[in-house]
Amino acid sequence: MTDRRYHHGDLRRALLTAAVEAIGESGPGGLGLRDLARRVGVSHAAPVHHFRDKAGLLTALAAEGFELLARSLAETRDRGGDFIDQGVAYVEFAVSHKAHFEVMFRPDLHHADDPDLTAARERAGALLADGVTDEEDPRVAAVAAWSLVHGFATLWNTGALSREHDEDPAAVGRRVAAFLFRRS
Amino acid sequence: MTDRRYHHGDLRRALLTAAVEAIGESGPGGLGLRDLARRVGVSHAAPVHHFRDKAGLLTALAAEGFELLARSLAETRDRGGDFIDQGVAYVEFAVSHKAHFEVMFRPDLHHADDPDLTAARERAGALLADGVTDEEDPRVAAVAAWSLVHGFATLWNTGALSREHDEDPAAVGRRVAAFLFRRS
DNA sequence: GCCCCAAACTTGTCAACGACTAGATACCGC
DNA sequence: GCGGTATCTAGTCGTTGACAAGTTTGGGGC
Repeated sequence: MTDRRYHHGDLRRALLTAAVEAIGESGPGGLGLRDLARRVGVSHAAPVHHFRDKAGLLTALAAEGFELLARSLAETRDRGGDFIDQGVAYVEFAVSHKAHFEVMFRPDLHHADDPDLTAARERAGALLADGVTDEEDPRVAAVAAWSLVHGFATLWNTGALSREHDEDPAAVGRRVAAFLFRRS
Repeated sequence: MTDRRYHHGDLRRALLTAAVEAIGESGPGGLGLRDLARRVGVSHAAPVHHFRDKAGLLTALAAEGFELLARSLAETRDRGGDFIDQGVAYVEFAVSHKAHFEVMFRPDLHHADDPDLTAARERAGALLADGVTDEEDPRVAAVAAWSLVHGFATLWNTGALSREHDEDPAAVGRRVAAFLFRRS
């Protein structure tokens, strides 16, 4: 705390990580720019200079989230993973990056038309669609697959079904994802 | 507007419907107790008397939402609908009651352990689980089915996939739900 | 028919927030 | 080592949620 210099060094980065922490504690609604500034140890108006406003901060956070998701999906693909693995990667991302994931799909919280954000979102979306290879109806299959993993991740994160299944979310997610493409 | 008496008559009901309207305009984050009071034409502290605080109001709204959902699911069941119809009913509810649906699955916005809320939630949950009849693995099937329709509804409402499919959400939802229980 | 009490609502206030403005400070290219 | 600019601070405004205390109203007991 003694190294309180005028120039922080990388305030933008510090604010983003502090935001992740704060959201993890009290949700994106409880997030405050002033509280954030206090955590990092700067004045209450410092965040405004890096992100135009509160929504700007969350926009950056959402973009970073899609970035991370895309990276994770690309990794699984390069590792030779099939659709199920992609779905598990999606769920694992959502669970281990709750704050990012929550903000990513909340258009009312961020500037949804931000160029950086839309670019990152489309990148992740393309990877996601590529992961699904269904011969019959590829379009419906892609939407179904995305809906399934997204729904599972959301329900898990909100605590809607954790009471019955308090095992490893990735393991349960795998069984659920496999259910979609079973053959009987 | 001339009938501005001291006792409103049914302020609680009026506040809830006003809240639905306000959330529909600017999301649950943009909702304000004072703004709500202004819409209904009462003092800024009147809402506090009916719902303890902002979260209390949203708790009541969420409970009402689960109530409505349960009613809709029960109706489809009594009409002899199968799982697909139940899924469509779920999606239709989510789309036509955006405000309710949004608050229902946001534990950070309401008092999640409220007795009225949990009762309504469990009622809806039971109906939902009953709708799925799978001989192989009923538990996984139930979670998969719920995840699928919930994910689809969420993604649709947030505008994540409406660009490709701007048809009737119920119709698309039906195709997606049918995909889960196809036999090839 | 009246009185009184509890429920419903109002007015006033406080700390905290987001956004804005103007000013102070320090890094960096020249 | 100088100037310009990005970075950050300090101060302020309107608005919010929550709380406290007072006022009005309807209705049940007599």
